[in-house]
Amino acid sequence: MIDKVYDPHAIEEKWYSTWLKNGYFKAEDSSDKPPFCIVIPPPNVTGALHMGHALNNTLQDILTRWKRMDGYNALWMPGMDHAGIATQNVVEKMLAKEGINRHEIGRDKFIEKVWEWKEESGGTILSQLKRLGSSCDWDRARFTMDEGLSKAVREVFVRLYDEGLIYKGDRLINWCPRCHTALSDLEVEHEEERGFLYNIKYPIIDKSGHPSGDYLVVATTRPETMFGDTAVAVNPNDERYAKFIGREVLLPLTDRKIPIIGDEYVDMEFGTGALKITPAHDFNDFEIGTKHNLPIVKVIDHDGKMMDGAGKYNGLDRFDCRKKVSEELKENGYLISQDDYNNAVGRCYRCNTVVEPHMSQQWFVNIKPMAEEAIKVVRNGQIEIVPKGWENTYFDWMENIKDWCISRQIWWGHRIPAWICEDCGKLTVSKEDPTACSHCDSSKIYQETDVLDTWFSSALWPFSTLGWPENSEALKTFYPTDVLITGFDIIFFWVARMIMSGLKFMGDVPFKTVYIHALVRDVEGQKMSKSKGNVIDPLVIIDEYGADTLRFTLTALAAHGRDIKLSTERIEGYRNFVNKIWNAFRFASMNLEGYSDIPDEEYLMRLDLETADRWILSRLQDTTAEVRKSLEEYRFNDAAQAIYLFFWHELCDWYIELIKLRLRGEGEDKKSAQSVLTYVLAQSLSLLHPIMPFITEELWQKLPHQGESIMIAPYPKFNESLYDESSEREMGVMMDICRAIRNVRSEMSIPPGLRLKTIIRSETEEKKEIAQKHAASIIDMARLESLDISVGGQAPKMSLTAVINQMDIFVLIEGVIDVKEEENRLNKELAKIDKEIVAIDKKLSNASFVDKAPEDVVEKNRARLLDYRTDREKIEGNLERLKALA
RNA sequence: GGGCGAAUAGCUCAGAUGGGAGAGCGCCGCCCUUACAAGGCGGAUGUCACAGGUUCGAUCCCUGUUUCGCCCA
Repeated sequence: MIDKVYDPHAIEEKWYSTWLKNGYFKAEDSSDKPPFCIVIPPPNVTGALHMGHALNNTLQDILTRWKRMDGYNALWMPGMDHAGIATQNVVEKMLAKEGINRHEIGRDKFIEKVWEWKEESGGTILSQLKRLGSSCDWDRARFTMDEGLSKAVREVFVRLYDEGLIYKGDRLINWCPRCHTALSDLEVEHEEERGFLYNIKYPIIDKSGHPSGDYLVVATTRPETMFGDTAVAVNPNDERYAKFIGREVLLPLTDRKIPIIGDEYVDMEFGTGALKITPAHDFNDFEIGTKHNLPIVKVIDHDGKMMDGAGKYNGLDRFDCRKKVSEELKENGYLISQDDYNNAVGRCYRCNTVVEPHMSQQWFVNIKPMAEEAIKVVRNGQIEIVPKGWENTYFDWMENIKDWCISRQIWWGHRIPAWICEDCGKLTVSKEDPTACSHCDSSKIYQETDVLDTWFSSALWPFSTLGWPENSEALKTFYPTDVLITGFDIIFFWVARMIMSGLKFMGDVPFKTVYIHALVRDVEGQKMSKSKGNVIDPLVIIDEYGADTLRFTLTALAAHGRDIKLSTERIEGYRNFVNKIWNAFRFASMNLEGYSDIPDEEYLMRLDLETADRWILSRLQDTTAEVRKSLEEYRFNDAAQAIYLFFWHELCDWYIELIKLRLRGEGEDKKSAQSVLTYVLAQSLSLLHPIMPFITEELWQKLPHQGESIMIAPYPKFNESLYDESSEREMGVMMDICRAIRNVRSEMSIPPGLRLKTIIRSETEEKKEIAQKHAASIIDMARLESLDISVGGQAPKMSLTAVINQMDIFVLIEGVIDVKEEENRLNKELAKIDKEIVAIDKKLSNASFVDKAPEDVVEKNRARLLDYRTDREKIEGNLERLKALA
C-alpha cells in the first residue's frame, strides 16, 4: 500500500538520475525528427537560483519536454555567462580575505585565480537547475569564456572593426568609481533619491573685470562639480538674462572667470533658469560644451575623488567635497538656499556605487545600422514578441539607440583583440595574436588592456553555443532556434543584441519567438531582495514541497502581462493538488489489482462503455485540446488550469466517485471501469508531465505501461473518436440532479447519513430516461434510499422540493417539515429566477434586439426564458402546496 | 517630462474575436462516507475604478478622469 501523502524527495532524485543516465535529455546533431531548440538565458557563473530563474527555467522545460514528447529532436542548450564585473568582484573579495590585492599578483595570476574559483565554486546554479528538473542537454553546456565562444567573440569584433562599426574614442561615459570601469548606459540604474537643490550666486563681472554687483543664481544638485564649470548658460529667450549673454561670471571659491552663454536647451522654468555647465561631469553639459566649444575641465578622478582643479579640496571624496563646498559657499554668502529635492541618481548595476560621468578613451560599437535591421524583423513578424505589448518597448529603445560602449577596465573577460604599436601608434586588430604591427611592421606592440562588455559575448549565444564560427551540424540543424524565454529586464541587454548579431553574422533571426514572462514578487507585490528579507528561496520550497509543486505553482500563476505575487499559501494550495494526484493513484492501485492491460483507443472502443466512461474520455479530449492550444500560445497558466480542473473536478470529483460501485462488483462493468480509469490516468499524466515531471514519471511507472519513461512517451493528442457530445449532455443532466438533491439536503440540514426516498417527475420522456439510466448513480452520489422516476404524475404531500432542468424533484422526509424555513428557501429560489426572467424578457421585448442580434443569440434567449418560466411555475406550484399543507 | 501597463468577490488573479460574471485561497454550514481532513458536500459575497460615447447589446471597443505600478529621460 502506498503512503497517504506524497513524499517527493527520494522520487525526484531517483528519476532525475535515471533520465540523465539514459540520455533522454540529449538531442541529436542531425535527425529525421523536426528540430526544436531553446537556448537558456545563461545564468551568471556567480549566480544562485532565485525565483526568477525557477520561473524562467520551468517554462523552458515545459516547452522542451512537451516538444520532445511530441516527436521533436528537442534541444535545450544550457550554459553560463562569465559575468565579468560580478565575477571579478567575487574573486577580488575572496582574495581580499587572504590579504591579496589583484594588482599585487598581476593580471595573469589573477585570471588564473578566477578560473580556479570557477572550477571550484562557480556554477552551483547548474546543479540547482537540475533540482528543478530541467531537461537540458548538459553535455553541450557552454561557458562564454570557452575557447569556441571566445573565437566567436574575436571573429565578431574583427569583422565589426573592419567594417568601421567598432571604433575607439574619447568620450564621456558612465564610470563606476568602485569597479573602476566604464559601464554602458544600460548598466546604470537610475532611481529617485533624496538630495538637495543648491541655489548658488555667480557674480557677474563688469567690463572692467570687477564684480558688477549683479549676479546669476544657478541651481545644481552637485555643487562639487562647480570647479569644472566652464560656462553658465541661460535661455536667449529669457528676458531676465538675455542681456548678460556674452558677459562673464566669477566662479565662486575660485578666481576663474567663465562666460555666460545662450542656449535654448536651458529650461527657463527649472530652478532659476540659469544653468552651470560642467562638460567633463555631466552628459547634457558635455553636449552643450561641445556645441559652444567650451573647454573640458576634469575635477573628479577615477576614484571619485576631487582633482587639483578643486583647489584645497584636491584628493577629497566627491560627496565629502559636496558638503564642504556647500558650507564654504554658505559662509561666503554665495549659497542662497539649499532645498530638499529628489533627483535621479545613477548607480552601478553590479555594486550600487553612484556612477560618475567620466571622460576617457573607450571602445564603441556604432550599433544603429544593425538596430535598423533588427527593427524590421520584428515589424514584419519574422520574430514575434509575446505578449505583443513588449514590442513597443523594443521599438522605442531600438529607434533611439546610441553607440554602445563595449570596453571595460577590468581583467576578467574577453580581452579586446587590438594591439597598439609603440612606434607608429596605430592599431592592429586581428583574430590571431599578431607578432608585428600591421602598419609599420614594428614588433613593439602591446595588446589593449581592456576587456569586452560581458553582453558582447552573450549577444552571440544562440549561434556561438552551436559551434559558430564553424559551420557545425548542430548549427545547421538548430539555427534559427525556436523560442527564447526571458524576463523583460534583459530585453535591451540581451534580446535586442542577439537579434542584431544574429542578423549580422548568421544572416537570419536567432529565434522565431520571444516569450517575455513576468517578474516574481512577494505577496505584497514587492520585488524580492535579500535586504528586504522577503525572498522565497526556490530550493527551500523544493525541499519542503517538492519541485513539481513549485513548478506547477509558477506555471499556474504565469499569466501574460502581470507580475507573479508568490506566497506560501498559494504554494500549499498546489501542493494539495500534487497530493490529490497521488491519492487518485492510490485509489487506482487499490482497484487495479490483477489488471495489467495497457488500454489504447482501439482497446477502449471494443469495450461496452457506459455513459460516464464516454463522458470522461470526452472531457479528456477537450482538456487535451485546451492544454495543447494554451501551450502553443504560451498561455502556460491556462494549460495548468485546464488540467487542474479536469483532474480534480471532473476525474476525481465525478468519474472516480461514479465508478466506485462498478469497481466493487465483478465482470465487464468492472473491467471497463478499470480500463477507462487506467487510460485516463495515463493520459492525464502525460499531459501533466511537462509541468510536473517527477510525480508523473513515478506514477506512470506504477501503472501498466509500455516504454521506458513517460518523458519519451507520446504527448496526448485530441482524439475525435473519443469525443462524445451526447455523453456530456447526458452527464450534465445527471450531475444537475445530484447537485439539486445535495443542495436541498444541505440547505435543510438533513444529516448526511440519512438516506431518503426521492421522486423525480420529468416533463419529457428524454429526461426521464436519462434519470432512469443513471438512477443507481444518483442514489449513490446523492445518498438516497430509493429513486422513483416518471413523466408527470402526482406530487407527494410531505416532501422537500427542488426544480432543475424542468424536472420536479421531491425529497420525501418523514416527520414534520419546517414549513416556514422551506417557504423561505423556495422564495429565495423564485427571486433568483425572477431576476433572470426580467433581464431576458427585457432583451426580448426590445424590437431592435430581436431585429439586429444574430438569430442564434435570440433563439438561445428565447429558449432560456421558456426554461426559466417552466421552472418558475413548478416552484410556485410547490410553494402553493406547501402553504396548503400548513 | 515621454511611453507602457493595471484597476473584476475579503485577498491573489483568469476572463482569445462584444451576447448567460469565473478560479484559487479565505469565509460560513454540515461530514473522520475504507484514494485523499493536504479531503468531501453545500453556501454566501461583485453598480467588473469613475464619467461619457459607439452598439440592439459593453467587464470587453473608443474618449476623458482618478489611483497604482513599470520603463525611459
